Amino acid sequence: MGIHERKEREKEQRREDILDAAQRVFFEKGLQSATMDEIADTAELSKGTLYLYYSSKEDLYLAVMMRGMLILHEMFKARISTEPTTLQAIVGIMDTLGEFFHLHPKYFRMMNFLQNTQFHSQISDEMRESISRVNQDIWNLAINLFQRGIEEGILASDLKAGETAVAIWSSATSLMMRIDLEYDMWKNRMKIDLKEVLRISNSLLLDAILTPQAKVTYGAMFDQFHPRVGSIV
Amino acid sequence: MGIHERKEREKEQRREDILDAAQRVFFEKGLQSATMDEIADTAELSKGTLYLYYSSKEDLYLAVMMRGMLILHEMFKARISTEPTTLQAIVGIMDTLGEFFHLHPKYFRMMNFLQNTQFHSQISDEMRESISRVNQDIWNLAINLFQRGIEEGILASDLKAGETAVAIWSSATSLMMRIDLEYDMWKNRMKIDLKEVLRISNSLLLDAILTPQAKVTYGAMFDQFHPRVGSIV
Amino acid sequence: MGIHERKEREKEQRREDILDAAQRVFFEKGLQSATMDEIADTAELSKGTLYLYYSSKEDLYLAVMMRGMLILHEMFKARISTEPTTLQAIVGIMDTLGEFFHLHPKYFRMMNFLQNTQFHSQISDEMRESISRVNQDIWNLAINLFQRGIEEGILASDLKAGETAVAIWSSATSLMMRIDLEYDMWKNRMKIDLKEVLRISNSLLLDAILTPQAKVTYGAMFDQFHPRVGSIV
Amino acid sequence: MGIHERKEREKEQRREDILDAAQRVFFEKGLQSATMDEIADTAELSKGTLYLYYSSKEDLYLAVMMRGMLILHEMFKARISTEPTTLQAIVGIMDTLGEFFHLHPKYFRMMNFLQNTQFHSQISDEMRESISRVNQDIWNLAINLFQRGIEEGILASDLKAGETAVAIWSSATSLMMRIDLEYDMWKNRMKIDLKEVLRISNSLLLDAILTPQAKVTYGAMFDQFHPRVGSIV
DNA sequence: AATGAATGAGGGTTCATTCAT
DNA sequence: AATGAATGAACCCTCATTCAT
Repeated sequence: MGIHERKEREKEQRREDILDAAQRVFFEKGLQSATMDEIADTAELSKGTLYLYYSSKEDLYLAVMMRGMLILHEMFKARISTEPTTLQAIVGIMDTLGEFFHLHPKYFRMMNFLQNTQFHSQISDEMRESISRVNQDIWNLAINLFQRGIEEGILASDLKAGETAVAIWSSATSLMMRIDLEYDMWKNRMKIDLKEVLRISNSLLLDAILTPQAKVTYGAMFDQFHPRVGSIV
Repeated sequence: MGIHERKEREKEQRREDILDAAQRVFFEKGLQSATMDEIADTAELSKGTLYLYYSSKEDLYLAVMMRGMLILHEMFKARISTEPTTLQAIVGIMDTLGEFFHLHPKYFRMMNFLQNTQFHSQISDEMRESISRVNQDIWNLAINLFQRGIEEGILASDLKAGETAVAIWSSATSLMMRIDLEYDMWKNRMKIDLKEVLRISNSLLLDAILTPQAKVTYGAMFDQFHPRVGSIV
Repeated sequence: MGIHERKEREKEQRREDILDAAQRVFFEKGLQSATMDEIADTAELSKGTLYLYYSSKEDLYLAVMMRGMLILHEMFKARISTEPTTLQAIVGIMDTLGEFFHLHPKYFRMMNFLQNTQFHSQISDEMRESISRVNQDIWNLAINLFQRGIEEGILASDLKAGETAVAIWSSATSLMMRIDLEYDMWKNRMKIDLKEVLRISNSLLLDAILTPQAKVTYGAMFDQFHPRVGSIV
Repeated sequence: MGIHERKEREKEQRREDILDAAQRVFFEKGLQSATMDEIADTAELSKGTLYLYYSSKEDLYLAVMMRGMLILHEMFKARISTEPTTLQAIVGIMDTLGEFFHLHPKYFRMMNFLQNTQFHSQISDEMRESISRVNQDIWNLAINLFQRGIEEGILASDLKAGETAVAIWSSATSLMMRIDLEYDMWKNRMKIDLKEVLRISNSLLLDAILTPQAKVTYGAMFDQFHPRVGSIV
């Protein structure tokens, strides 16, 4: 049985090795330009072996992306559990999203690139299921937090938790994508600093959803970290 | 010279014909799945001829996209010049963006898809230049309007026109993209109506940037059209 | 030695198990579309084990086919030993061939498919030898029977037993193959019923090889079963 | 217009060149082992060009096979129109089939190999249609001839033209296939000369279908060419 | 004896682009 | 100006077989 476990570990390790290689290639080339040949070369394995562990190029891509999603999930959970108050938690996960983008821009790009892509071959059901579940988990984290905010009177009572969360999330991620791809262009051509835009956007939205009471109660604290919201250095 | 001019006109006409064909194909298939063969067939021209007028598939794609940008530009100009007040103009262009998405979803998709794609071949300098110029024009329209709003005391004095415009624009377009691609998924899986999210997002941001004075002054009018902001049905 | 024998029995059993699995897969998929993976899965054994018992995919295929040959051999022997007269035996084995096709169409197909295939890898000598021997046995059965028919004055004296047997056999099997693969096509497109063609063909050939004397002597009996020759329902 | 015609001719010529190359490769390797790479090399063209003229490997294979069918069709037509009597024509096409096999064994093999193969990709409708039409034409030739024979009292009145034709055709082709693939084996192992079997088979069947009257009327002539039926040396 | 992970050599097909006419 | 035939570089995936354990 020791043998069996060791085998199991090695197999898992091999899966990880392949994923490492795929990640390197996808990070550099993107889904389309990456080739299974290059991934195999990078992994120092034969192409056939890749297909022993992942059913298709797309599956492999999603498996890499999944790593990013799990990281983000962990970061969210950690931040939420750390912040002492709901308000701080709300501001905290907005900040955490920026932090994730800052620390893992490639994962961030993969996760957002996904939107516009139609995959050719069938993605394995396990993978689809996994992605879906983690996605759900992340959203639930955010939505529940916002719900708590509403119930605690921190967020305007006429807000809906889910809708508000999506609005804020979309706004922030779309700006991060722009930062990722167009930062210099905006800086040079329009004299606009997209990172500042992100901070502004976050501030505006936060300002719009917080109750007056919340702003008063948490006044000092709010002023203190407000500038940091969405900071991505 | 009559001859020369006729030739010139015919040439321009041919460019348009090709663009019409490309548009039909790109609208239906997207950049990747569209083939030059199909575009040539649709245009009832030879593949070689396509390359006489456009230097690459990507160039052709961008030329089609440019049409969308010009339409949006016109819609913006028309709306701004129509609205009697600056405040109405500001709300108006936010509304116009939604209208554009509603009327020309395919152009909208192309314009936003662009972001995530790395083009293989070199895009011709002319095309890059054209795109850039129209893009600039559109942004200037919005930024100038916002600047006017700030100067007139309609928008908070500590706002920067460009940054604010980008924040609002990004927020709105990112939600429209989601509506375009994921509306049903959010509706079914999360019970969230993205169109409502868009309305909410617009309202929140508008609420956050308008001065109290503006809200009072334009109270009645504001209440009236406010709900329509971002309407895209 | 009890141990040795048990081991021997188990080994033989394992060979049969593998063959069962291979048969199921080959029956369903054919030689080309069948994969060793699927056979291994079906046998609930590892792929490597397959190669411990059979040297190649082709060998495995032939081993399955061999089962069909053995069945046919048994059916022939049984029929010949059952029929009271040589004439009845001759008609009997023609009928038995049709019966075999009816009862074991998959074996039949495998046996005849063989002809048109060039095998890639080397077939093991044992297999080649086995096939050859059974094949020989079957043919000897038929040829001896026909020889007896000639000697008894049932078949025309100028016939050669082997040649006649091959002629009849080929004719019948080729029509059965057509029935197997093209029955509907002939029925629909040419309004020709291949099963009737088979009956006709058998009748014609039988009519051509029997001596007038045989026809008279065995008149009543002949009339009786003649219509059944080649019947495959 | 001279230009157009020349182009047309060249295009047709290119189609033929490709077909020549494909024929050489398919003749040598068979459908499965042949590769598009090798065909392209043989044709001294790029692989892509092959697909400009033929939609798939299978289509190419069938186009080569079609050549054989057309040759056989012509040989049949020529023979039938040449023979002075219906009886001679009937014997003639049986002989012609043997001749075709002798002159074009590779085409013969391709045509018969077809039976056992299921094609993967879709065959172009044109090709399927062409094959079907020529096939039909050939069969009609034979069936009409047999029908004429029945009406003229040369063939037994209780025969059906189509059924009889198929019986004779199947019998002959199956033996030719054996000759093609197993001649030496039968010669060495069973001391049976398959070519003689073919002659015998033809004789037996002919004997069985001709009316007594036909045998008398055409006695001398019949005796003369009878031995030649099916000669394939 | 049995495993099952690893191999690696293809193989058919697509398509943007070119260029001689 | 227009053609359209030709190119050729890729690319994903399969699978019989091997071999260390």
